[in-house]
Amino acid sequence: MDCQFTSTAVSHWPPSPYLCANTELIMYRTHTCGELRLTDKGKQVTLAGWVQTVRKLGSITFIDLRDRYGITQLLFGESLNPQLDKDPPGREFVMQVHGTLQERSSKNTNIPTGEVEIAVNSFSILNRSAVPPFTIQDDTDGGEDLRMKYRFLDLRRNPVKKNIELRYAVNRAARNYLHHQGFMDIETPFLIKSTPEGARDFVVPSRMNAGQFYALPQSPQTFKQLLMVSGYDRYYQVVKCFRDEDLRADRQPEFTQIDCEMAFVEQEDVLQMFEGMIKSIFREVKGFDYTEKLERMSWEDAMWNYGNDKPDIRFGMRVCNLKRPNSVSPDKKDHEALINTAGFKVFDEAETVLAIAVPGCSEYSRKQTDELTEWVKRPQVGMKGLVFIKCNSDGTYKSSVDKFYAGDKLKAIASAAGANAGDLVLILAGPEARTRKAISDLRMEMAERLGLRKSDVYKLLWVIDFPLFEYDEEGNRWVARHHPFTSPKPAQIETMINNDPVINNAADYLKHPYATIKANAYDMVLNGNEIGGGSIRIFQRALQEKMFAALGMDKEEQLHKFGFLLGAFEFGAPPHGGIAFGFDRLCAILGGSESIRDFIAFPKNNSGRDVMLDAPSAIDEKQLQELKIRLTGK
RNA sequence: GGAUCGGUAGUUCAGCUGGUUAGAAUGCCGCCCUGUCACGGCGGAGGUCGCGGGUUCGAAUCCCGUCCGGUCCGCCA
Repeated sequence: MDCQFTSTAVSHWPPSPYLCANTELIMYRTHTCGELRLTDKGKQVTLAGWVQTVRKLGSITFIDLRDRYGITQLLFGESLNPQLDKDPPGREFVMQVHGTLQERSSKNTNIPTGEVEIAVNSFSILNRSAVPPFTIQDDTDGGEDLRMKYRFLDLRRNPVKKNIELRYAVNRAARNYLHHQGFMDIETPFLIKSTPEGARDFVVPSRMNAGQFYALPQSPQTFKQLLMVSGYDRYYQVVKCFRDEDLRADRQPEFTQIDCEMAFVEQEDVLQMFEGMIKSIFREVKGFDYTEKLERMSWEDAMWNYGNDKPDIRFGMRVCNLKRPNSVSPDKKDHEALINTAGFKVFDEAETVLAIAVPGCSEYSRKQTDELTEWVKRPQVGMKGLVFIKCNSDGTYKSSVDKFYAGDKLKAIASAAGANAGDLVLILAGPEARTRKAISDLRMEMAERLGLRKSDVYKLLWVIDFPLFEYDEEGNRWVARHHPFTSPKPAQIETMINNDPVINNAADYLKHPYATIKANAYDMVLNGNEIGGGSIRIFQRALQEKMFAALGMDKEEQLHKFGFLLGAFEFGAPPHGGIAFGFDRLCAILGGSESIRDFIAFPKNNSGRDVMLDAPSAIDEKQLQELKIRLTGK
């Protein structure tokens, strides 16, 4: 029989394995533990799986047999007791049973197979199991650490299995879409050259080239660009990438990207193509049509209105600038006049003053506002304090700075922040970058408390027009905001070519022409998370050299690090651009979770360790000698 | 590099203002049970309170150090 594989309908997947295989190969089972129903009544069947629970009731025994597909109840009658007593099956034993499918006399409506059971004729224990260190149940008693150590057992649990299945569904949806758009999956090497530009490289010593090291790719960036030069004008890869940086709940040292590149495209082509892909993924994986066109927002607007380059637009609470945060949008003024010359030192002396209006919270008690103040004073947020204005429903205003601002002034500030009666205006003041991050964090925190961040509501967004350069205060130099292969907006190429990158006066870096250059770069944002980012690339040698020079690389260094790319650009490089999606993170969000670890079969822990393998580990002296490596200790 | 929370039975946790025989639930073992499905009943075993040092007549409890884990800041082009 042919494989009953339906590529799009998630609900019909997975098919029964016996449908896919040559029936002569079926030795162990005729059916899975998830498929038998009342309509199969009377069939002689053979099942194989793991013992979920044993319920012994005197002379009869029930066993729930579990496999990947579900659970089927087994009924052992009195005649089998001698065998059961001799070698009693325990949790997670692997069993094979032969028997007759029959209707249960008391049914269980909670599971799909709850109307039937197997009246067992004979059985054998295929393998025993030690007592598992935690229960293999949906709500397990095992802690995170233990589950990671025994990840192969954790993966037997339903919630984890669902995540791994969802991951495969997303993978399949992306591949289907890209395949049908003519993209080719082409593998690129893992052992490459270290070019420490952004993140730290993972490094691999070479035995045959003693003293030399490969690096693992942080992304296949330059390879996919070379493939464009080679004429493979639509490339993709679901590919592991490696970054040796500190981890978070949503960051792993090795992670997976859906990496894509196209030739002969402009930004608009890329946005359209991958808007199509994400919608296709939503359709196939979540089963609903995301019909609306993706909203687009400039980086400047995102920073100005949300304090963040990946705003969650499922809710409002836009940031109101009560003073000018000059590095984002030097010319915007907004509501600068409202707080000036009031004699309130904190505002007068602050570089930036930002406000949000939290809907419906004007009734907050002293205890609650104090608690919020403590929240923003935590070291992670790092603000000195919090100013609030309560917009009472009777039209009056009550504020922590009543002393400095009269009622009409408070009213003006509140209305500038977009507050209505019944809202609570929260105001932070301080150094620009920190204050902007803090108001953004506070906005998310308040949304969380008000239940505005629903995991089953999805809002996609393109953030575009990123700055090409960022100023690095420590090094007093320009660094690439995206990466050094990103092209400037065509209209600004002249600005870049005609100006010297040198920054004479660090304090005035904003006045440097480079500060105004915008990139042909774009991020896709889902519910406040960056799920993908890309750009139109530089494809002319001269501009790429200028870019490298702007980042402080002299000719020699350019050739040493990226000579292969500069050389390739001399042989007919086509215009090209692309995007890479954070696959693990996308899966986590679609699965309604914060942590990407739940969606990786064998993840690393917070310190980059695999607690199951106990890796990384020391290596033999012999291995070190072969590699000509001597450890120096601490 | 920094902040913070945690580490007690196989597991999840309570106990922590110093003095108990260190508890509960669950799991495990034994006996009973013919319709369970988180089965139920009775009984039992199970602990170097992460590790090291200190304070004290006395430390799971207080202090210092250290290791391990979670979360966050820095970092992540």
